Amino acid sequence: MAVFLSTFANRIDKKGRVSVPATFRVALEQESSSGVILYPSFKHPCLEGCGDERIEQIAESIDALDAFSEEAENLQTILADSVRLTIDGDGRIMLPKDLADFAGMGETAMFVGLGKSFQVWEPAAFEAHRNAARQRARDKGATLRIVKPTDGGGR
Amino acid sequence: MAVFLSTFANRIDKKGRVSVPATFRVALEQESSSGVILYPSFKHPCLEGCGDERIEQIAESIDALDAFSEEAENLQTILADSVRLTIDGDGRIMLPKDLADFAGMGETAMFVGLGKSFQVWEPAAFEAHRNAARQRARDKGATLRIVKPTDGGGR
DNA sequence: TCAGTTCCCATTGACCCCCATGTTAGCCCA
DNA sequence: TGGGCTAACATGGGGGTCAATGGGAACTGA
Repeated sequence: MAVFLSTFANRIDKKGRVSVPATFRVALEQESSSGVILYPSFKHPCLEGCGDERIEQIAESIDALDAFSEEAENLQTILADSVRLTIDGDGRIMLPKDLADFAGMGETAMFVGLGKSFQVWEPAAFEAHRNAARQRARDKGATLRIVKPTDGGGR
Repeated sequence: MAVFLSTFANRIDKKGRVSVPATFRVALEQESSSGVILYPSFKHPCLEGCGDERIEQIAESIDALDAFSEEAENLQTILADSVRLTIDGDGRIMLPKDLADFAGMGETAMFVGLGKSFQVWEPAAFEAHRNAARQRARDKGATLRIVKPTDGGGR
């Protein structure tokens, strides 16, 4: 399975276009995603990104909740705020202005790989976030239990 | 599977016509829907919208309740108040005046994607609703258990 | 006849595709 | 090991296409 790894800083041009890192595009293609889904994060001033498969899972999961329940409504804002962006022939997307503003992005967008998904940050904000996360991990002595693959490891 | 994503603000012209967002039309076509179903929400001052497939699901779900129960009767009003609108050659629908009034819509309609269905709001009312939902999601630390795909992962 | 509605066409502007350029990193060969 | 070549990626700009929107004309039913 392909995962989103490392971080890349790409320029936002005058038209609002940004290159999606090549390795991220490969990961997206592997889940047969014809575009990118972006939505504002609940927790941080950044954008969450993923492919079609993941957003469809989210939609299914919300649908499994009681329709009209408050919980469903809260989560539906993810879908309402989501944008599906097509990747053009040069591997770029058009970053909508409201999303760029939400994350405070000016000329540069940082693509941050998170494994199954990724985030897009304004560079300085990400730097601060990364330092804080590292500090917490040091303080609390983060540990991780590796789970075994449930299937054959995916296609 | 196609999902309704993002929000779009479209103008209502003097004749009461509104463009259905192009991506919504694609989603409707994928469920081979011959039009759009709209009905007033019973929770909010907005309209609920969906395609044929979805309204059939709703009808079945209501049918599964005890006949003549109060709950069934309440929900049946959804079906009674529903309107089926045809999409014209330019991708527009004629918004009935009573529905527009119910949602307090003047010259702009906001189409809000919710995954399997969507809503139509008056812009300012939606803004308030969105902020409230986001705040609740943040406060309660909204989490979502992703349901595993039941089929082969779609298409 | 009149009002409401549907079809058709024109305009505008945003977005998408294509091409060109520069830069970096990897590779081959001496 | 170092130099040069090449391919892949990021970036900038121009033009074509499609979606949204407004208005007119034909059609239908009251």
